[in-house]
Parts: sequence; C-alpha cells; structure tokens
Amino acid sequence: MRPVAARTESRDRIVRATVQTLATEGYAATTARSVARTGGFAPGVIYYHFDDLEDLLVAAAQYTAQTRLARYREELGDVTSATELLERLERLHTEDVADGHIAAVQELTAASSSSPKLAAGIRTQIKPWQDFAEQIAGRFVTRTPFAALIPIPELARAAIALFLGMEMLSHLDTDRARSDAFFTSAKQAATLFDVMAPAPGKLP
Amino acid sequence: MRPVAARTESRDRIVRATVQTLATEGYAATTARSVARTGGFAPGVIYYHFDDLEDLLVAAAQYTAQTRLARYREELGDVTSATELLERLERLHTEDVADGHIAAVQELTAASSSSPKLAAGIRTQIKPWQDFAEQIAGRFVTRTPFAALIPIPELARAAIALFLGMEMLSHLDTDRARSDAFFTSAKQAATLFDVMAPAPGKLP
Amino acid sequence: MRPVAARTESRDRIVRATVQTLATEGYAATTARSVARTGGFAPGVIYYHFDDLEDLLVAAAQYTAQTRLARYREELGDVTSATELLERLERLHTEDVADGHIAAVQELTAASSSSPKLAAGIRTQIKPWQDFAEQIAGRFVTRTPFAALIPIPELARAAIALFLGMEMLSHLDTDRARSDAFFTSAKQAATLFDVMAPAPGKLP
Amino acid sequence: MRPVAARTESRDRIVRATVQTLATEGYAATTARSVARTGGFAPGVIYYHFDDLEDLLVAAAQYTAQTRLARYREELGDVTSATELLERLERLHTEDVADGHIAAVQELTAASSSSPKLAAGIRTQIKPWQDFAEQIAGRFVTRTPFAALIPIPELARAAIALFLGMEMLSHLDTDRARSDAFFTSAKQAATLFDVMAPAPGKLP
DNA sequence: GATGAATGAGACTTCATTCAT
DNA sequence: TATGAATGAAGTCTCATTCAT
Repeated sequence: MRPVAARTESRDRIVRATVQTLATEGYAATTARSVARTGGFAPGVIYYHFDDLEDLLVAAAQYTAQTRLARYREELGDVTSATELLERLERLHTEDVADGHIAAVQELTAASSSSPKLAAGIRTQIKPWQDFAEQIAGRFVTRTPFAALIPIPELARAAIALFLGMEMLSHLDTDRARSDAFFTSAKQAATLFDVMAPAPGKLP
Repeated sequence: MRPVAARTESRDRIVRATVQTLATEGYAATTARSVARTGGFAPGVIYYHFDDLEDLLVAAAQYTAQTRLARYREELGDVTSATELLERLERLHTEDVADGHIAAVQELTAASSSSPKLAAGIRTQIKPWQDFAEQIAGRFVTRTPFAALIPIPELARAAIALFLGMEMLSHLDTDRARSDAFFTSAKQAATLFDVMAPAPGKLP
Repeated sequence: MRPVAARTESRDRIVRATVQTLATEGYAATTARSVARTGGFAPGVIYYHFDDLEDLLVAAAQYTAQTRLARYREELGDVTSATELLERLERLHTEDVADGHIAAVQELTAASSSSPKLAAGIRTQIKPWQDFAEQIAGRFVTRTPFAALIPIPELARAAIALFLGMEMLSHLDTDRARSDAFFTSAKQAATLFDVMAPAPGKLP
Repeated sequence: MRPVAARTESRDRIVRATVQTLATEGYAATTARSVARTGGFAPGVIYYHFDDLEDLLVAAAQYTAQTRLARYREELGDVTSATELLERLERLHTEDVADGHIAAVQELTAASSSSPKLAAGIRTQIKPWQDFAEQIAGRFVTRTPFAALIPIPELARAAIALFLGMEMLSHLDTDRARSDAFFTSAKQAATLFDVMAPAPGKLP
C-alpha cells in the first residue's frame, strides 16, 4: 500500500508541475527539463512514472479537467437563479485564469494537432464537461416557453465553446477589463432572465 | 519594380506555406524545415525574408486574419436577415475548417504564450475583427426591444469567442456532425428571431 | 563525491580538448563539433557542462593560463642568474609552442574582440602573470645601479608583451630558426648582465 | 585606363571596408555580409573582385601593412634621438589603436592558423617591416659600445614583437592608462640613452 | 525509486557563394 | 559591373530519452 501511495504521490507531483509549467511557460517551453525544474526533481524521474512526454501531457490534461470539473460541480451544483449562476461563473473564471488551468488546456489543445494520443485524451476529458453543462443548461431552459425549440446538447456545447473562447481571448489581453465588462453585461441579462422566467421555488 | 514584386511574391509564398503547415501539422511541427518542405523551397530563404521564425509567425497571423476578414466582409456585408446570417456563417465556418485557417489561428494563439511579439501581433489582428463583429451585431440588436440593454462591444466579443471556441472544439472532433447540429439549431433560432424582430425592409 | 569527481573529470576533458583544438586548428575552426571530435565525445556534452561556447572558451583560457603559470613558477622560482633565467625561458617557450598553449592564448585574445565575456576572462587571467613577472623582474632590477629609474610594473608588462609578441611571430614562421637565434643572442646579453651586475650570493 | 581605375577604386573600397570590419567587429564577425554592410555595397560585388573571402583577407592584410609602413617611414625616417623616436612611436601607436589597424592585424594573425594562404600573405607583409626595423635599430645600436655584441636582426625582431605584444595587451585593457605609463617610462629611459650615447651630429 | 551524466537527432540560424537580371 | 534572391552546408544549441550508479 505504501509503495502505491508513494508512487501516486510522486506521480501527482510531476503532473502538477506539468500543468504549472504549461500554464506559465506555454507548450513550446514545456520540456522534460523545464517540468523537472518547476517541480524540483530530476528529469529522469518522469520516465519512471510515464512512458514519454506525450503520456505525461495526457495525464496533465486529465488532471486539470477533473480537478476543475469537481470544483465547478461544487460551486454550481445547486444554483437555480441565472443571476447567481453568472456570479459564480465569474468567480470560477477568475480562478481558472489565475491558476493557469485555462492556459494549460489551450496549450494542450493546440498541441493535440501533433499528437493523436493527446487529442484522444482531451476528447475523453471533454465528455463529462458536456454532460455537466447539459445538466445545468437544462435546469434553465425548461423554465422558458421555448424549451421545446432549444436543443440542450447544442446549447451546452455552445456554452462550453463560449467559455473556452472567452478565455482564449482573455489570455491574449494584457488587462482584465474586457472580461469584467463581459460578466457585468451578462449578469444584467441574467437578471432580466430571472424576472421573465423565475425559478420554480423562487416565487415571490 | 521587378525586384519588389519578386520579393513580395516570394515572401507570400513562404507565408502561405507557413499557414498551411500550421494547419496540417500543428505549431509544434511548424519548423523552418517543415515550412520549407511544404513550400518547396530551401529553409535558408525564410531567413532572407524574415528575421526569425517568430517574425514569420507574426506575418502568418496577419495574413490569415486579413485574408479571412476580407472574405467575411464580402459574404456578410449586406446580410439583413438572421436566417441568412447563420447560413452564411455556416458556409464560412466550413471554409475556415477546410482551409485550416482556424487551426492556424489556434496554434498561433497557443504559441503566443511563449512569444510576446507574437501575442502583440495577434492582438493587433483581432481588433478589426472586433470592429466588424460590432458592425454586424449592431445591425441586429437595434431591431430588438432590448437594444438599450445590450452592449454591442461585449456582444461582439462574445460572438468572436463563441466562434473561436466552436472551432477549437470542432478541431478536436473527428467528425463534422457536431458542428452541423449546432448550425441547424442556430438557424432555427434565427428564423424565430426574424419573425419576432423583422428586418426593416423586410416588412410583409 | 563520485559525481563531483566525474563531473570535474569530464569538464576537464572538454577543456583540454578545447585548448588542443584551438592550438591545432585555430579559433575559426574551434567549433562545438570540432572540439567534440578532438576529445572523442558527443557535441551535446559540452552544453551539459557549459552554458555555451563562450563559457567554454573562458574556461579554456583559465585552464591554460593557470596550468602554464604553475609550470613557470616551478621552473623560475629560484632562478638568480640572468643566464639561467634565459635558458629556462627558452625551454618554457619551446614547451609553450609545442603544447599549443600560446596558439590557444593568441586565438582567444583575437576572439575576445567579439566577446566581452571572453575579454573579461582573459583580463582576469593575465593579472597573476603580471604579478609573477614583476616578482622575477624585481629580482634582477634591484641589482642594477638604475633600479630607481626603472619602474617594475612597466618592465614586467613589457616582458609579457615581448613574450606574447615573440610567440605571435614564431607562430607565423614555418621554421624554428628565428626563435633560436633570438634566444642565443639574449643569452649572450644575459651573460654580460650577470658579469656587470652579479647576483648577491654569487660572489666569487 | 578608366576601367582599371574604376576597378581599382572599387577594390579598394572593399578592402578598406574589410579592414574596418575586422577592427570593429573582430574576425569572427567579418563575413561577406558584414563587410558589405560596412562598405555600403552588395555582398555579391566581393566575388567580382576577389576569388573568395580568404583572398580578400590577404588583400586586407597587405593593405594595412603597406599603408602603415608608409606612415611609419614618413614619421621615423629622419629620427636620430632616442627620445624623439619614442615620442613618435607613441603617436603612431595611438593612431594604430584608434584606426583599428592593430586590431585588424591581430585578427588576421589569429585567423591565419586556419588558412595557410593567409599565413603566407602575412609572412610576406612582415618582411618589409623587419627591414625597416633593422634600419632604425641599426641607427641607434652603432652608437653604443656594445654594437658588436648586439645582432641587429634579432633586436629588430624583438622590437616588432614587443610592439605587437603591447598592442595585443592594450587591446584587452579597457583604459589607455597602461600604454601611457609604458611610453612615459620608455621615454625616460630614452633620455638616459641619449645622454650616454649621443647622436653623432647632435654634439653641442 | 531517484539521480544526473551522456547521447544523438534535429531545431534554428548564419554564411560563403552562385547566378539571373 | 553591380544587385539581391536563393541555396545548401555547417554551426550553435536544445531536447527527449537512456542508463549506470
């Protein structure tokens, strides 16, 4: 049991160092050496725990996707008002940018064009996000009169795309003003939505 | 006069080869050698026309952004109905994916985390797209009763983000079904929009 | 302890190969590849032990300067007669030319015009030679009636310059005759000096 | 006649640009391109006037050696007192350093280890300097009582070596103080020499 | 399990040189 | 004569990966 724990702990340390390197230095600069430097271990260890760098990047994608999804579930699990949804999304988005999770995802996605294995890994990791987004989206769509006209899967996918795209753009900007402005406007729209399509239990 | 033309033509050839390589092989595999191989010239020529690879990538970003923007303007310049807007966007999106323009943009964006110069270049290229998106978005928002509540800049930015995000996701998918489904649904919504907020000249 | 020893030994091997390459092939031909070929190792190792070629050249300058200075001290430490000084200098000079130490120094000095770091390194290495030359020069000047008129530092510097210059010239010649002739004449002059200004303990 | 003149003029322009580049940027940075940049012409012209870069460097060595020798002859031709000799040598040395002639010579000498053709060229250029130095040296030696004991050729060679060596050292220093100090001391010694062995025509 | 020295492939880039204009 | 675009060889350096310790 110990060995396994130790093994796991060491693996995790490497994976976390990889995500951090990806986020701060970019994919091009994420080499065995730079990851080792970030994590404070010898480059050789990586090959004890992973077949090669591609394997490590897949693990990093998995780690980031799962860690963040857990956090998103925790934060959005019981949200019912659109206003609150947007408020929490803004908070999560701030975290994402701060922790570099998004940067990591973006770098890995770009890298996936050169690596089928990595592309497959990322596809796998996106699936649960799609399910989660559908679950949240459904909660709100069913409250509108157009429910029948709006296909939940496509809406969920669009939401994910919007989120990724926003972060891609915000990653380019030097200041945070743009994202702030977006969330401010979105929250206003959300308030309007809540008025027009109130949550079931929230009747006055 | 000749030399200038020759110089320009040769430069363009290199830039086009770069975009193509970026699209088909990904950023990591876009090396001086691979670009030269794609374009059928010696790697050395690149350095005759560009300071270094970074310089070339900036030029490639510029080229793609400007070429596509011209095409988008041409196609969407006089669109007034939301239905038609979506139809044309779908067509443009198909082109984007087919020609690899999007892949190139995505790769360059990811690469920009390791290259401030490239990041600056991409920021510059995005500006006119934002302006264009605002122009189109404004055309439709003014027809709705909520015009006063919807800030055009943020909406335009969200539209760009959605577009980039969709293409990022579609780049991961092996099949085209997902994107098709999205546009199908979006077109339905557009029809509804046209009915509820008809274009000025389109009165029955 | 082992690693350090190994590391040191390996570093030394590279430095020695560099000096040898410098001497036999000249600065222009002292490339990472040629040094590796001389030393029988892979070019990559160089970069494991040194930041870059400049760094290696600085180390080579240091190595040569220190190694030879130790040898010079050993040979000239207790010399009191001018005749013997010249005899020993001739022997050392022969060694210098044979081992390529001088060639290396000359190449490095020339190279230093393109590399401030190297120039600084060489300046540092020359300092102890100046001190040593002053010490030897002082030993003889104090025996003459002109002692008060001859500034030791300048004389020492001139001696170093003469030595370097002689070797620069002899490096151009294909035969050794010229240097031999010089030392023959110099030894005659030294004999005269010893007669006119005998060493303290050497009274008849 | 014109073509020859034009040809000559153009050749000279290239040679002068080469010497200047050698002096300011060092041998390693003296490439066909950098020379062309210095002289303001296209790299291609070089190959119209010279077989290759080696050929050009030989011409540059010749040009510098001859130009400076003419100047030295002009300045030292009629010098009879040692004091004045040293004063003029100091002036010439200052010129040498300022114009980069010395730097060029040093770079070329170093480069000659990789190029037999260049080495031969430099050897040829040194010959007239040796003759000139012998002529000047002879003028002073004959005034001393040791004339029979001092072989002029070796002395001349030593003088050249000392001069080259001094300049090699002064090239390393950042400040000019060292050379100044040397000449100051040397001039004092020269005054002493003039007193002890006065010039024939200078009797009071 | 971990280290760090070593390797060899390959990336970027520069350069001497050629050649059509 | 001069230009400047183009080439291909070669140089510096980095990297993934292996392996003895």
